[in-house]
Amino acid sequence: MAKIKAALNGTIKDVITKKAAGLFRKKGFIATSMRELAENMGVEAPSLYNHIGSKSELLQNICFKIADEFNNHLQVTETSQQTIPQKLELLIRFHIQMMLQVFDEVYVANHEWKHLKEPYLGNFLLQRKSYESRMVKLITSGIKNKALKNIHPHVAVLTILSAVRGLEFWQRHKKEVTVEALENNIVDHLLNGLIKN
Amino acid sequence: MAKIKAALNGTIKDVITKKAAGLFRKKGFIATSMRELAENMGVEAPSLYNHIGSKSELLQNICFKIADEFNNHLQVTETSQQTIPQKLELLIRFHIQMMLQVFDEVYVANHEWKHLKEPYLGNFLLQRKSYESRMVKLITSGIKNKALKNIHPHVAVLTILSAVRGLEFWQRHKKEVTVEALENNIVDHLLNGLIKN
DNA sequence: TCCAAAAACTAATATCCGTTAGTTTTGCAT
DNA sequence: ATGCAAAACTAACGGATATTAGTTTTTGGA
Repeated sequence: MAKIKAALNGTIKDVITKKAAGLFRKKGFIATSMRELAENMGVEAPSLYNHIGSKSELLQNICFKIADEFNNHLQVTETSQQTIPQKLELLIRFHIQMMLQVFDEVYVANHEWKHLKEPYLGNFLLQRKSYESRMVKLITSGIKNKALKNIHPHVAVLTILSAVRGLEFWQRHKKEVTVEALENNIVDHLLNGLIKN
Repeated sequence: MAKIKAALNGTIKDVITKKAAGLFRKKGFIATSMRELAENMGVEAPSLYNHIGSKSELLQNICFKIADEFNNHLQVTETSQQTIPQKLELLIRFHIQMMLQVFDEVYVANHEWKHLKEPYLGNFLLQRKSYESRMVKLITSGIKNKALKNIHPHVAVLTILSAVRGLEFWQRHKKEVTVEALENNIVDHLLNGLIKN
C-alpha cells in the first residue's frame, strides 16, 4: 500500500491530524472510525499507530493547539496599547480569521471537546472559562470607561463569542462576500448594531 | 423491573424522548447508547422497543418537533402588523425563550441533526435553508425601508442566529440575570450594538 | 549493494452497539 | 378472581469498534 507523505512543513503525524480534523468536523469524533481515517490516508487502520498514539490523542492535539492560539492572541491583545473598543474589535477579527483559516480545527475544538478524556477535559474547560472571564473583565473596564453601554458583560461576551461561531454556516456562502467585507460587517454589527441612528 | 410512568401530559414515548434529548445533548447522539438510555429509565434496553421504533426515530422526533415550532412562529411573525425591527425583535425573543424553555431539544436540533438519516436529513436541511432565507428577506426589506443599516443581510442573519445560540453556554450562569434582562440585553446588543453613541 | 529502521501489512482480541425473538411478569377491566 | 393486553425480562444476533501482536515490505544512507 502507498505510504503517507509528510507535508512540506510538517510531520506525517501532522498530516494525519489535519485529515482527522476534517472528518471529526464532518461526522463527529465518535462517528469517525480509525478505519475510515486510514482509508482517507490510503492505508490500513493499524498502520496509523506507527505515527499516532491513539484516537483520543488526535482530538487532544486539535483542541489544545487551537486553545493555545486563542490564549496567546488574547494575551497580546490585553497588553497592547489600545482602547477597549479597539481591543474588542481585534478579538472579533481574530476569531473570524481563525474560523476562516483553520475552520475544521476550530469547529472541532468548539463542538467535539466533550469527548476529551480526563484530565484533558477538565483542563480544556478551565482554559475556556479563563478566556471568557478575561473577556468579561475587558468589557467591564469598557463600561467603567463609559466607552461601552451599561450592558451585562457576561451576556455580551457570550453573544460575541457565539456570533463569530456563526461562520460555521458561512462556508457555504464564501463567494458572496470578500473576507474584509465579512469581517467589517460582523464587527460593525456587534459593536454598533443593526439599526440606523 | 419498575415500569416507565407516563407523564401527566404525554405518553411514555414522550417521556423516553425527553430523556433521550437530555442524553443526546450531554454526550452526543452516537455516543449515547440505548442501554444507557434504558438505564436512565430504570429498564432494560430491549424494553424501550415496546414504545419506540428505533434510536434514529428519537432523533427525528426531537429535530422535527423543534423545526416545526420555529417555522410556525416565523409564519406568525411574518404576517403580523409590525415594523421590520419589531419583527426582528420578536424573532430574537422567541429564539431566546425556546433556548431557555426546551434547551435540550433545541441543542440537539442544532448540533445532532447531522446524524439524521435520509430522507430526514435532506428534509431538515431544506427547512433550515428556508428559515434562513425568509429571515434574509425580512432584513432586506428593512434595508430598503431604511429602517436598517446597509449591512449584508445574509451575514446579519448568521450573526443573529448564532448569537442566540450562545445561550447554550448561559445555562451555567442562569442565576446571575433574570430572563427579561437577558432577553433585553441580547436584543439591544444585536439591534443597537455595544458602543455608546 | 546491503542493512537497519521506518512503516506498511494481516490476524486477532475483547468490547460494545442496535435490534430481534421468545418468554415471563404486571396490572387493569370484567 | 380471571384473563388479556401491555410491558417488562433474558438470550442472542451480526456487525463495528479501537487497539495489539507479530510479520513483511519499503526506503534511504553507508
